[in-house]
Amino acid sequence: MPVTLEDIAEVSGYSRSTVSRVINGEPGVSHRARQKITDVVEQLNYHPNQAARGLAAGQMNNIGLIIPETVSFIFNDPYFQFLSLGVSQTSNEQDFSVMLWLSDPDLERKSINKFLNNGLVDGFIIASMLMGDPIIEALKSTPRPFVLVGRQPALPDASVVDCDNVQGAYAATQHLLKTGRKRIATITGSEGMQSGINRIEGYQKALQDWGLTVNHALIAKGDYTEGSGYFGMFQLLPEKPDAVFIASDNMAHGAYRALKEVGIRVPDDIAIVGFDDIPSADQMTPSLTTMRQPIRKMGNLAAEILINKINYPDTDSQRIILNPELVVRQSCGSSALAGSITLR
Amino acid sequence: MPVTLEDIAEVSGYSRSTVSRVINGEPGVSHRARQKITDVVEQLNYHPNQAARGLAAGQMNNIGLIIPETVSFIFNDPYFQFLSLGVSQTSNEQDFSVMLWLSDPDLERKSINKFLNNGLVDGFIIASMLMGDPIIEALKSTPRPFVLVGRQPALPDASVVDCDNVQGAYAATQHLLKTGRKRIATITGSEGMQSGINRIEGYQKALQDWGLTVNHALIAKGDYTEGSGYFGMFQLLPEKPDAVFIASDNMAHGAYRALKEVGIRVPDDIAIVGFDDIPSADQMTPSLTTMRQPIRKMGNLAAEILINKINYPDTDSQRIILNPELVVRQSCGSSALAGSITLR
DNA sequence: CTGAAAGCGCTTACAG
DNA sequence: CTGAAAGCGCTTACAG
Repeated sequence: MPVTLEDIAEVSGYSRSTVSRVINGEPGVSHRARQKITDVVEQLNYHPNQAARGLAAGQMNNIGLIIPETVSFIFNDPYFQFLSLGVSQTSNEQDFSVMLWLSDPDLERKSINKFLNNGLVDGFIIASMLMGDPIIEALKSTPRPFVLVGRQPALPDASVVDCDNVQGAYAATQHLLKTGRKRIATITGSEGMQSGINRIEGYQKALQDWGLTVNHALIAKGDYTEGSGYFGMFQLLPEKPDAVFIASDNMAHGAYRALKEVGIRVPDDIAIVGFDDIPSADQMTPSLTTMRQPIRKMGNLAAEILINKINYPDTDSQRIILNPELVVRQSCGSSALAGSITLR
Repeated sequence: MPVTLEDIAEVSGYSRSTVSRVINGEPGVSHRARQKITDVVEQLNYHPNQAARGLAAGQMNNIGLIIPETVSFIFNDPYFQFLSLGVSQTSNEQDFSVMLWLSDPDLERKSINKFLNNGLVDGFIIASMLMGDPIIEALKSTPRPFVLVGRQPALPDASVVDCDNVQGAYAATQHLLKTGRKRIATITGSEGMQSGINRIEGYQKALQDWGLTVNHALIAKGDYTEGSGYFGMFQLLPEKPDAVFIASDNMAHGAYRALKEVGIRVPDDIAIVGFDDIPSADQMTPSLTTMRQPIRKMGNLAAEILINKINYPDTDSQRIILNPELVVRQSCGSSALAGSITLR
């Protein structure tokens, strides 16, 4: 019972072909016809049926946003949200809709293939996944274009939007070195994720370039969760570090919690730099110095690249690597703002 | 070039009708035919085209998840994420996909109508919105079913999944009363949202039932943001409350921040109860006593009700109101766990 | 500039 | 139990 193209044709007195042209803003229609049809469309509140349109045109104007389970659980930070916002925003601007696929542990295998092949979606954006995620295999056999957010060694030729995690970790560590810290520890991100590995790499590189050797006792393994930041800090404490580069703000929360319990002061006794710049970073006490990762912008770019690839299939795959930005606050002890804040 | 029904028909030697029946698990097909067709489907890795299916059947098996802009920005808490997870989970179980619509300030009006009427989506779930949101008007004229997460006075007959905010605020406040607190203040949620209003109501009701009169100097207006919790607490301090019911955990973070700055101890000097039970509530120092709102479950239920309504349009609209649950931790001073934790 | 017709990949009575 | 045929609401050559 919704209004169809045919209804518009009938009421306006033009053929379906002409109506279709007007709807799609194609040239080669008389002003008179365009006017009349536009009026009728307005008047009858007509909205084209996207399923029919997609079937006929062979393109649905839908983007699939794939969020692997692991990611959505680990990042209880606004990662997911900001990414969705970015993807959604750009997609809407270009008249695309977005379909969401959050992986379910059990159905994963079956369900992802269905999502990739049900013809509803013209291309995909995949939020950073674990290395070895079964989704990778499914992706390898899709004929449809996709863009990864966060690079994936198993898919070296894919289009990617990422931030330069090596450079970011390098800059964070170097900032600590420049402010005079000597024993710089780190709590790492998940070893199962590319970003985790890259952030360790940047940390080590910065130390080496500064002429220091990497001390493995100063490296605590984390997995991006708050809890791993908490335990990681306790693991490091006996080594008496005077600074810690923590591979995510979320873990920094945990580390703060540990430091409070033992009464160690930030930044006086120990300087902290995080990674991500989640909203709460600014409200921690002391406020957290961190590397800002432009997640929303990464979502925008991923959508842009993907839609371009959908519209022009011959486009080469693209890799866009953004630089994270150092946001200096109080926790590193180098800010003008930095008073001497004691944690308890 | 993807495999079609016709391909399966040809290879298997049966007609499209029979193949269609097998695909859809309909009865009245010989075992022999079913077997053969299933094999071919498997072998050719066939996935039905959902657009074609939807067009023919008049149902797309898609759910639209609408997240108003305001909500996605205010709740930088995992609200959005957990809700999506719940909706997504239940939808997938029932063979539905979910389309995401995050409102964009500019395009809102135009874009929402398109989303509601493009024929891609059989029904909608709307995450709690502001009162007076333009989406409400659009919703009033949809022929398609929808379910609200969070009730909406302007849509009194709609299906709703909500938690009982009045009861929750009541229980939170009463808990403080029972533990002996006398001057109980509150920092309210957004006045523009039903939940905000209901939580004030529950707070007031609890005081009255306890024989106390409501003192407006003990009510600070918040809007669910961390910052409003921070300023709200400063506003309350001169009134010397011995307890505060804070209408969201996010605001409780802000309130903690304020209390640290002035050196007031929780729970010794002041008891705090929050609302939501976001993941970080457990990791605050002291850990936050709060009312747990089962957001993910609300997402599950919303999807369940909606899909049922899509499949059986004659179903009456349903209202499911869940009870939030008191989670006692340290900040209220009544837990066995509660040591005497001093904030600084 | 406009229209008649075929076709996108399915489902669904209808006949047998 | 199986198949031929119409139809879902569009787009897109093709002809004029």
